[in-house]
Amino acid sequence: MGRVKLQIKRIENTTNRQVTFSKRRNGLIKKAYELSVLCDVDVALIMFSPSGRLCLFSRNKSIEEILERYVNLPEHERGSLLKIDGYIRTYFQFLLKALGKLKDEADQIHTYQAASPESTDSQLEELQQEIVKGKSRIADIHKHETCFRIFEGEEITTLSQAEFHEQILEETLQQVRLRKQGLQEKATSSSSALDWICKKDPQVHILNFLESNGLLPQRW
Amino acid sequence: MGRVKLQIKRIENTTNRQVTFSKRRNGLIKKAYELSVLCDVDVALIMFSPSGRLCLFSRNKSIEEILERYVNLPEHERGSLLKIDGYIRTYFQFLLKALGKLKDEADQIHTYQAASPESTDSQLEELQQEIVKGKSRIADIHKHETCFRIFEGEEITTLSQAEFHEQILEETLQQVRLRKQGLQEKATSSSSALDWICKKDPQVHILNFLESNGLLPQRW
DNA sequence: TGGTCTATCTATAAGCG
DNA sequence: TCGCTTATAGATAGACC
Repeated sequence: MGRVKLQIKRIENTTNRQVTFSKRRNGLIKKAYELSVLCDVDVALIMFSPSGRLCLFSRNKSIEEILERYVNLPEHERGSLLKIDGYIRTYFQFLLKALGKLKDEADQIHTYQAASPESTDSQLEELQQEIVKGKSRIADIHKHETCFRIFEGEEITTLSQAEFHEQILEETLQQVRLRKQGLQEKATSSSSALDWICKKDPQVHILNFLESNGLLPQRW
Repeated sequence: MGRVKLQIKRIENTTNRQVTFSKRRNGLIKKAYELSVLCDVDVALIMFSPSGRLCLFSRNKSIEEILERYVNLPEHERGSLLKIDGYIRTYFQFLLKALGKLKDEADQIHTYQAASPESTDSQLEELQQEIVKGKSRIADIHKHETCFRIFEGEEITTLSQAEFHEQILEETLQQVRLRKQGLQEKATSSSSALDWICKKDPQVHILNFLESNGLLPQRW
């Protein structure tokens, strides 16, 4: 929307990038506002400007309330798969759709003119890279979710699933034992008390904090 | 944009509201995507559809990473446990502070007037319930994080940590084996093909989706 | 629910102050 | 870094399937 059609790729000129950010940020917030009013829904928008400044939007509720609703969803309402489900359904499907459209465009251009349209091709390539990145991120999330599910024994309903979990747990246990052995060998060779304190895991601080506030469930 | 200019106010017709949500949600995600690419910035978008479904957008980083960046802003860059740490430091302390305020208010009212102020009391109660919920959520997040860390053997740096992981893995493995045994016994006694399909884990749908889009990494 | 069509409204790129 | 203007690209309401 403007004098020229512009490629969706990083604007290299810094000033230009900042100006575009300001304009589009306002546009995005306006759209988010309209959506939240028209459809009477919660919308939270978190952005960081090119210079690292935080920009927020939320209506009716505070950002915290909406984040809370988000954070609460996975575990409490519909099971842990909601997160990745929602994620796939929005961003990834959007990407795939955009890719489809671009491919159509490219086809059309290739059909009607012999010259190769570099702009569309490079956009296509970038989008495909984006999708590859998206894939690995989704895989990460999925792995994360799987880790969690494996610890939730009650979710197992099929034999093959139980075997799958058993296998992964055995493999991981093996790895941990190897690591333990390595650490034991190291410990017997040479170590001072000071050494031990320094090497203490940073998470200990958090654990202490959690404990002192009664936040730790029985087992964890 | 459309045949008529429309007032920015809640659309009362339910069907219409849903349709508008679907359209504008896609538009908003597209805009957010363009902004994040053009200006090379982090953007996170969290929405709930009129029917309560979660819709997410983020590019490059996961929603969690961006939320993390948001939650951690006041603080400076620190270690890997930032998420839960930051979470506690902001949201939980916010809740506690609000509770303190409400308690003060309640005290004041109790001092200056004999009649029991139901409103403040009920607010107090709600907040306390909120805190209980917050506690369980924090515990959940922590558990989630711990599950993940346990699978990441390379993070283990102390012997006690290795033993802790080993213990949890052994316990979990034990549980999974018990479950497996139960399922095996059930399978040998009586079961139909229909039964098996019905009892299939709902996550199978997601797994199928992931698989069909080539999203599953080798092992997971 | 989810896609297509099209008239119309809206956002914004580029340019200037 | 802002505001303002204008030509143009893009979004979408309403309709129908």
